[in-house]
Amino acid sequence: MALRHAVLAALLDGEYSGYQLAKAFDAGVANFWHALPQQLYAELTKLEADGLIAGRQVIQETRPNKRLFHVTEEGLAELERFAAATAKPSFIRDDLLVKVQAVDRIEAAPVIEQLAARARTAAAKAGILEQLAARLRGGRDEADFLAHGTRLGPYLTCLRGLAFERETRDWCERSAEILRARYDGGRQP
Amino acid sequence: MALRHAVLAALLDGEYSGYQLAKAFDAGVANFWHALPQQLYAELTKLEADGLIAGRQVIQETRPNKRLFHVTEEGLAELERFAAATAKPSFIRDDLLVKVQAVDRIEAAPVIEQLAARARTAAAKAGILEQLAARLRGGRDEADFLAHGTRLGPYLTCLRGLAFERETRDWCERSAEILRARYDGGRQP
DNA sequence: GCTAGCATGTAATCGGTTACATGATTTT
DNA sequence: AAAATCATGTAACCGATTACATGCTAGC
Repeated sequence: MALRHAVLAALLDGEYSGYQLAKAFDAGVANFWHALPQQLYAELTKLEADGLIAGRQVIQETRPNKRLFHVTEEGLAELERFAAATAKPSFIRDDLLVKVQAVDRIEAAPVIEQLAARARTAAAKAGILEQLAARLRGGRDEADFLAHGTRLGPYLTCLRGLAFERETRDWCERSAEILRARYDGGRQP
Repeated sequence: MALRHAVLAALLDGEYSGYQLAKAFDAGVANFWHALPQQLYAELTKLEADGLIAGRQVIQETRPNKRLFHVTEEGLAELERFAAATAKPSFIRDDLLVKVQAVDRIEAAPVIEQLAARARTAAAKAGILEQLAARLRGGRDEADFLAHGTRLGPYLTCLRGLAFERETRDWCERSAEILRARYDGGRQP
């Protein structure tokens, strides 16, 4: 069970609708997990049926009605159990890496292009995460926040995402440059 | 189709049996993809049926017989097509991050322990990848290898893996320290 | 008038994980 | 004598992706 606990963790910071959660789990701002809207709606239904979250209907005049969810005590207990169990290792699985692995046996140009594109999206995500980190710190400097701030968790996962995106950007840029120097849009000899 | 192309890319460097591939795709040394033995045996069967790889039986006296596979021209063409198609973005999905996200609402001690454990495995993987990088360079210095070496692909994915593992180690160590300073094995106030 | 955003889902499929199964040889 | 290594699979299940579906409001 995977998404389940990610949703519980996301709901710790307040009430969210499926739609709001979907936005958070989508786009680069998903620091610690990723999921599509359909998955989230399904998972919210199951979590509510299991009593781990509870929802309340919010009637809106000008917008469709929505349901806002929060974690119940049972839900918190479930998170607690999950966090105490040993985590399974995580793996890299990335199409782009497969392409780079093969790059000197196939046409290099499209791979170089994709590396450049990935570098750009990683840089953009890094920018967003920098802003998120600043917002989470809320004016304090980092040392102060780490010593006295509430909710270190989201800040730490944000730092992780930030480091990851910067790393991705740097590696993509460097790799693209190296490959350009070797193959310059052409093919392997 | 995902694993398919990872297997093709892995087979570019020579002939491998399912068993040998499984070792490469398992353990930390899977620079660019991860898969379990069962998946690999199934995928090899399909790839052979589709004519993208070909295998030859090797009869062994003291060991069970095995089949060694290599990529066919059709297989290479398929990789080519795959590499030219735009890559889908990759996402972080890590149990440990979910736990850290929730850390100040639940018992911190087990999370800190798991961060420390993850730091250790990441450090170990980094060590293995450093050795792999040195082996791929084969005595030359990096600039020389990047300019004149064959098979840049595996080296670049290795560098990526190395940077990722170091990053993971550093983040885990730092986060564990920060959390220890705050909660020191105890619970959130 | 058209596009983007709010809000929520169902159904089919695919890819990955878990569990189970076998059997010989080499190393501890 | 026990454990690890070589070598190859089958079957059931679960989680994630893709495709499809609906309908109203705000802004360009």
